[in-house]
Amino acid sequence: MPEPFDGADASTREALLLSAREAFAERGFDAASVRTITAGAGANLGAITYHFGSKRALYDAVVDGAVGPLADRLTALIAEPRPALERVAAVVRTMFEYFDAHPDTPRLLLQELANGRMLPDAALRHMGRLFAALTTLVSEGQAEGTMRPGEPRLMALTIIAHPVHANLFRSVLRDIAGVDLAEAPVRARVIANAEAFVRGGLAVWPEEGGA
Amino acid sequence: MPEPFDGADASTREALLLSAREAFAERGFDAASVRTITAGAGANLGAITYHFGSKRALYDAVVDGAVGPLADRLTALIAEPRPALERVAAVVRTMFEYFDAHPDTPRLLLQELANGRMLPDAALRHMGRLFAALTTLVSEGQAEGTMRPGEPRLMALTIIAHPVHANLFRSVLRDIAGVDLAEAPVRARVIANAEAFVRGGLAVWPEEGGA
DNA sequence: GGGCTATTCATACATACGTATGAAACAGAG
DNA sequence: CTCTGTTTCATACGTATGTATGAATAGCCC
Repeated sequence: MPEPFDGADASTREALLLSAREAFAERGFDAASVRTITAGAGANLGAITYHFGSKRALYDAVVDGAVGPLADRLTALIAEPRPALERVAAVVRTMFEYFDAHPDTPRLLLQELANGRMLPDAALRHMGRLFAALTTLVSEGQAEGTMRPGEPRLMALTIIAHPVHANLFRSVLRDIAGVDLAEAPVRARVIANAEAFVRGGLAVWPEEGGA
Repeated sequence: MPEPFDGADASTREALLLSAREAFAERGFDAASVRTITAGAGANLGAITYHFGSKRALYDAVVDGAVGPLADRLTALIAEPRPALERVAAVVRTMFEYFDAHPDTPRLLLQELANGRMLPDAALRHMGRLFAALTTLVSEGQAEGTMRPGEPRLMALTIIAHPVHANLFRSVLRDIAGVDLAEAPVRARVIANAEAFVRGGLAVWPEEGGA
């Protein structure tokens, strides 16, 4: 159960968002009860209804607040004037770093997917623009002659698959493979490996020449 | 809601497993109610308690039945005497094919992960032996001189990340990227891209020579 | 065909849930 | 100080859930 937040500096609304994010990521939408969330926020049982209208609306706000900043950072990074493969590696690294700072994000994202429900509209829009940026990035890399030919949409997908997967399977990795992403040196090696993997998977092979 | 199965040829126990697998994958553990599952199996409300003891035990059996066969097929494939990179590509292809035949498997797998709960022991064991086989496969590839250096455990992880990710984000891919894995030609191109990606990400680069 | 075990069935129970309601407390303006 | 709009609070309601219970039924060996 989340620790009650101090009601003095944080408004009830913010405290609810914080507590809800923790609870949803920890236990899923269904299992995270309104009572747990409000208690964790040090707020009254009715606070969610008052401030957000419903539990679902609160969830949408939480997911939006988790995915939006990540998509912002990544799209900004992709827009930088650097070689495409460097930007790809930076995307991978940034995703790992973001997930490390906010370990609840991948779980938050995947819960509704795993449950077969639709993601909140806002989250879908964030993912849509991120995906579009990645696709453009791949096209630019192909135009540069540094990325192998192939459908940019499909290749864009490969860029984010590994970071998401690794962070999602965090606990399984630790228990089964003995790879603990919480340890900084381990995480550094995982990130380095992921970068090398994605570069290798997308780059033009030397023997295949420029185009 | 699942369609009731014929109670004649299928035992109640099997019908429960089938209906539960569908319901759990469709709606998640919490949202799939005992009443929905038993109705879908054409069985009585008490059937789950009688045959499995509890809803959770039924879930464990379902997950075990979903992950076990996949791990079996993959480990058998990995044991074949072929070049490592070919076996890696075969693993990727087989995972896509399995997920195509059983689209509920990745969701089933990831639900509890996403919820931060522990996977059933049986599922963890299956994943453990699959992971061990993949790690060995990478080591063999490195010994062959066909795979780049790096930690086999981390590289093994990259092999399965993309298939799992692609199949998990199936609906998002369709809605956002216009990539529908249900269409056979699209799926073929996705698989080909995934194979190329994983090969490129794991292989030794020509300029880097043999060792 | 009688008796036994395995299974199915209808129903009851306690509990946890999300939301609604209306009163209370509060803050700020005039 | 009083009024007004906002926010908090305790509580109630209806519903859905997983499981327990004990009677009814079916299959089967001897």
